Amino acid sequence: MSDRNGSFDGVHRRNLARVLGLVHLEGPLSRARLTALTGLNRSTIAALAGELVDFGLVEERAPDPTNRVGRPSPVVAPHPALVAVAVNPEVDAVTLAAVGLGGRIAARRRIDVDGLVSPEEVARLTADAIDGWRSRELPDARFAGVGLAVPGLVRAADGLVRFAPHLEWRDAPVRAFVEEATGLPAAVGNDASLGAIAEHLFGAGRGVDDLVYLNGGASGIGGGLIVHGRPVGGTSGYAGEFGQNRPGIAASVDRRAEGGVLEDEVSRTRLLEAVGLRSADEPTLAAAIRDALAADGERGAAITDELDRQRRILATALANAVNVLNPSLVILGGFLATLADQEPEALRAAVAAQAMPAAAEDVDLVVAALGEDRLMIGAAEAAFASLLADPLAAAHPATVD
Amino acid sequence: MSDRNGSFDGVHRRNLARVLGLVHLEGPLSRARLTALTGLNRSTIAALAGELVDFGLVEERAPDPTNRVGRPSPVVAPHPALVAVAVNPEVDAVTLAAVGLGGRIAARRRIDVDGLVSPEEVARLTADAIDGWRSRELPDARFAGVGLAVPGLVRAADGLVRFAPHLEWRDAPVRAFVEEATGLPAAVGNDASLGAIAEHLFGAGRGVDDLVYLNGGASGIGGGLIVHGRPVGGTSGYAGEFGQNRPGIAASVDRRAEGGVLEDEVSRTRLLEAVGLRSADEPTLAAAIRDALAADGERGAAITDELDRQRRILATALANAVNVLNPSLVILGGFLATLADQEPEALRAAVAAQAMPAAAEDVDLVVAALGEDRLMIGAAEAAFASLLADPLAAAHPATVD
DNA sequence: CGATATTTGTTGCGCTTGACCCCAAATGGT
DNA sequence: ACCATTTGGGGTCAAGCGCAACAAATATCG
Repeated sequence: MSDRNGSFDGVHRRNLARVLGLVHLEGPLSRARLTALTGLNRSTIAALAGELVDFGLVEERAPDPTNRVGRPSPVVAPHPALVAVAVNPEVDAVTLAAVGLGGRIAARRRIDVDGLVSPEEVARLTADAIDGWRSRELPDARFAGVGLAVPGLVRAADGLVRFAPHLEWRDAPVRAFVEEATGLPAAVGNDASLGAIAEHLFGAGRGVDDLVYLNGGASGIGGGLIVHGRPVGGTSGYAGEFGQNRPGIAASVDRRAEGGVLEDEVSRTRLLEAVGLRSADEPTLAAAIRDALAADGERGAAITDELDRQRRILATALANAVNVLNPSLVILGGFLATLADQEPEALRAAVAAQAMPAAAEDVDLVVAALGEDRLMIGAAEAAFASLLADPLAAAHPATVD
Repeated sequence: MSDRNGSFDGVHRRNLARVLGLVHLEGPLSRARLTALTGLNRSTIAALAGELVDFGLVEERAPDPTNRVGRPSPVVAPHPALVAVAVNPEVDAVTLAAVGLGGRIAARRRIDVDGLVSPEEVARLTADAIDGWRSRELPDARFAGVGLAVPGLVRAADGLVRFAPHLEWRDAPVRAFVEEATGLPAAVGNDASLGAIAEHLFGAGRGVDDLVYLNGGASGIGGGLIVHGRPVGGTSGYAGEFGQNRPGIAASVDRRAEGGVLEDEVSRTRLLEAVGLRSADEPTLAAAIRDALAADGERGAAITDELDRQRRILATALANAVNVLNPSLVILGGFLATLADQEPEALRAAVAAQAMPAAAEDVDLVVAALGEDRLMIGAAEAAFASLLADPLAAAHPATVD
């Protein structure tokens, strides 16, 4: 009844996905607004919403009090019990969250680890977290799937982690481990790529169809692209590795690492060194930079020089990306946001000076908006992806009759 | 009757477009093959094909003699009378062609010009060419539209040529001029972007969904991207300007232009200088390079050095693109193909050495396949685009009843 | 406080489209 | 010459969405 290869039933599937997607991206919407946004008929929206309610994917609430004439329209909202599990294994901790549709964080836990976690441990920790949530914080939750944001190269075809240098994972079938341990479908993605998706859907890049996202982390510089409103994976899913690029360095005195790549030159470690810290989280580093800049004399000059140097090189890398992709937005996260925030206009001007004028006119440069939730939301998005693409297939995996 | 916003009629439109697109891309196909390729029902294919015949977009021929049992299936082929006009204004000449569906060149003419052509002259030459074809070579032709491949920045929104440095056009409304002069709908695109589309659909990139195309011309280095099987324009359509990038130059002795961009370093002019020519077409340059390499002594060493130098810099630029986009194919055209053909393995190795290993594994590096027809086919594709996207709307622009 | 206007949910009907079924046509093999 | 196989053609069927009429709920006006 539900699986028909014909393109007819495809209309229905697409419309279901469209309604669910709108509720997911825009938040709770009245049926009236859904008719306006989709262009579908009122009766069609009613039928689609009813179907999604039957599947347990959304719920219909009493109308919001609107101070306008006319019959109020029921509000279609993501079902609060439906969540995805987001997992981000890092060198010092594994962060997990239960994320509802619309990017709502329902629960979160951070598990500090001694030494490096293995893929098997991540699977176990994920299963434990789900058990904990099931029995305590979220007794009614229905878990749609697991999404993992991994700091490394992830092969899109099968979710294999080809290489995660800091975790020291190599060809790790973490997806299979997690699916085995939890009994849920799992999706694996590169952390920066998933961050780009999160910023695109819920952050600084909302509604922008062509953007470049660059994130500066302790491990280096990763990124993600959105083209035609869709995340770019490339053939195998490795796209977005800006950190491994070799941008032009106009003044050779700016070069620190001979034969090095972007993330050797524009690096968090070098910023930490310049302010005399050994390690710090992002707010601490930003504060330390502010303090150092305020200090007169040699200390202030040293950090100013280093910030300027890194900005010059980053600007060339960004200009290259702007020339090739002509995006309307560049989003900077992590320490790159700190770098940009110190002298936003200087960075914009440096990019504009090195990019084609026409492309430079189009592009805006902003810092990321989502903060620490970014990876959780991005990972959840990966977990929800199949459901959002085809709610009917996901709700009725194989209806016999 | 024909315009209904409902998603129902959308199925029909999509199916029509799918069938026409298949015949366009794959060449003449039997109805039986169309059913297999689309997954649609035989009766549906029959109806769709009949409709396209009625619109004059395709024709049905007697079945090809197939040495197989069973009733033979009529062949659906692009209608031979349906052509688009491709126009490529350049500094020395304006090249025009009448191109049928499937990339067939029905007629071609090259008009040498003294001095630079203006947009108005291009419009007039186009109208003249159409008149000539109508009255002589192609009396039965139906012209679907005009596509212009312009060596410059073209704003996608309205086809305005923002800046074409070698033609000395600035904010030239050439699309409007051509539409006025010919009475046909016109589309304008950047030459390299259209070349990328042509290579993707009919050349070295057939069936490849993620590719990077770089073309080396007299005016510099342009390019185009295909992502998710679709050409990437960016916000305004300026995407693909690799020539304006600043790639890393590992050895500072390799730098020729201080503060220069890729096309200042990797340049046709420098190759011509190295072989002692003032100007030459591509085969002549390639032959001159071969001769020079064969020569012993200083002359051979000089050209070897210059080729190696340009290849080193090009390799860095390609590696940057490979890191960011993880394409499965890089296509080189123009003098970049000549550069690659001299030492293909050296270039591949240099790219692989500078790109991420995982992304380098995925990518293949080839030279363009279409030669001088590339821009004509790409421009025709732009002219056919609206027809291919929605044959129904294009065939019945505004059916009153 | 009641009547009216406005907006929207609900229900039944009709249109369009593509799938399915059965028969006819064309071809190769026996 | 006959049969198996493949495919086109026409009629019928089911499904999905739009449309129109009616009902319900709310704000505004008198």
